[in-house]
Amino acid sequence: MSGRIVETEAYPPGDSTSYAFRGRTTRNQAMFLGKGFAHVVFVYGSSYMLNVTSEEPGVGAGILLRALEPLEGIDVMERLRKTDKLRDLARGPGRLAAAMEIGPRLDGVDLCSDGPLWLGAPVRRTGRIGTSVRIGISREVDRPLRFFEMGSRFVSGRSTVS
DNA sequence: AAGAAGATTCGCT
DNA sequence: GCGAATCTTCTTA
Repeated sequence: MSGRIVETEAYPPGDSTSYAFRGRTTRNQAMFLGKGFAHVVFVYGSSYMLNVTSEEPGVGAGILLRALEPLEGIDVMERLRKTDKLRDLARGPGRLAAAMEIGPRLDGVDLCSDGPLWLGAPVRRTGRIGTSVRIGISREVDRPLRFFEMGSRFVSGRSTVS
């Protein structure tokens, strides 16, 4: 399975909404591995989400992948997500993880080398990138740390700049 | 020890 | 649009 990343959110060092904010725990330890690793976290008792770590080893930070434009393995994603609506397969962080069968076994995987999950090169030119506040948080609400491909129908939430 | 909130999703109105 | 489901973590008693 593969997809284009069309929406992300940053959770930088020192951000009080980051799972890494209060220091290393079993749940967030992968966020401290260094750049380019997977951090898989279980939220709301029902969903997994995928972060890409983004700082030096020992510093907890990550980029949340919020939405994909499905490219390959769409039939597999449809089975995993129990829907055949292309637009809904990976629109939202929990859906993205479910569509790609991303679970706790992938926590800590190096996304920049061979393995079960990795980051590849762009398959086509990226569109204009919009910026907005992050979705679903109640603190640090004014930080413009959400980024999305403008005009993409695979983006979750509002596709407007704020 | 108990309660509330949370980087969500789904089903119903 | 709204509330429930569901569980881990943090806060308060």
